[in-house]
Amino acid sequence: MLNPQQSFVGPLLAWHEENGRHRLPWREPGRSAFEILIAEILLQRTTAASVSGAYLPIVARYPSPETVVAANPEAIERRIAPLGLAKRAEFIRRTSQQLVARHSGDVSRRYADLLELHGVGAYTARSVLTHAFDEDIAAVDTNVRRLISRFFDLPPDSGTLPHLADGLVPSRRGSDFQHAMLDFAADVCTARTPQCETCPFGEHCRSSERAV
DNA sequence: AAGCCGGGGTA
DNA sequence: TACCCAGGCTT
Repeated sequence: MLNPQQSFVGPLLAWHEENGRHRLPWREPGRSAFEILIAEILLQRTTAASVSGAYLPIVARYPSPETVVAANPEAIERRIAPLGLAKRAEFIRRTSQQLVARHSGDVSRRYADLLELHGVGAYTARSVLTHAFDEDIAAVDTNVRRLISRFFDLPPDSGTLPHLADGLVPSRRGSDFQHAMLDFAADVCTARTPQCETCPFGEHCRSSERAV
């Protein structure tokens, strides 16, 4: 009987190395914590494909919280509008104001500080910690929730999923592991018609015997 | 705990 | 047409 590191984490990282969405602009090396935070807000309930078209012009125009604070709020809103959930323009503006006022424009490494930012919840805060600060923690979104609940045959609304996901994170590879879960769930373990026939997990997935 | 936000892609 | 998308805020 394989442990989850052998049956889940290893194959998932291998799949990701070969098939991951490595070209997404917010994953490029050298992105600042603020640029990553902006990406995570734009990605809330919004597909990576949609955000990829709007991201570069936005961070080019607003590379720092200071530039957001100084900008015309309506100009920001116009750039967010094609993505839907236009209220996120205000999220970005208020969060930037908070960063300038409380942390002299720096994105804090403390989870509690991040959670206080307007528009930043558990998922977004954890994503910033993994991708910007290389913390060994997981961020459970709709994709990760679906993937983990299927693989371990747990109810999707189980409150243990975040803790379980944290325990799977390979040391110093939190960002890769997070991206691997997201990409795999988006491309293989999909919501409506998962590609179970070609799934690399095979029998290791505890939902493999069942119609998912 | 439930409601709400939203344009765009997909089956 | 219905469902889904790197959630979080408000009530």
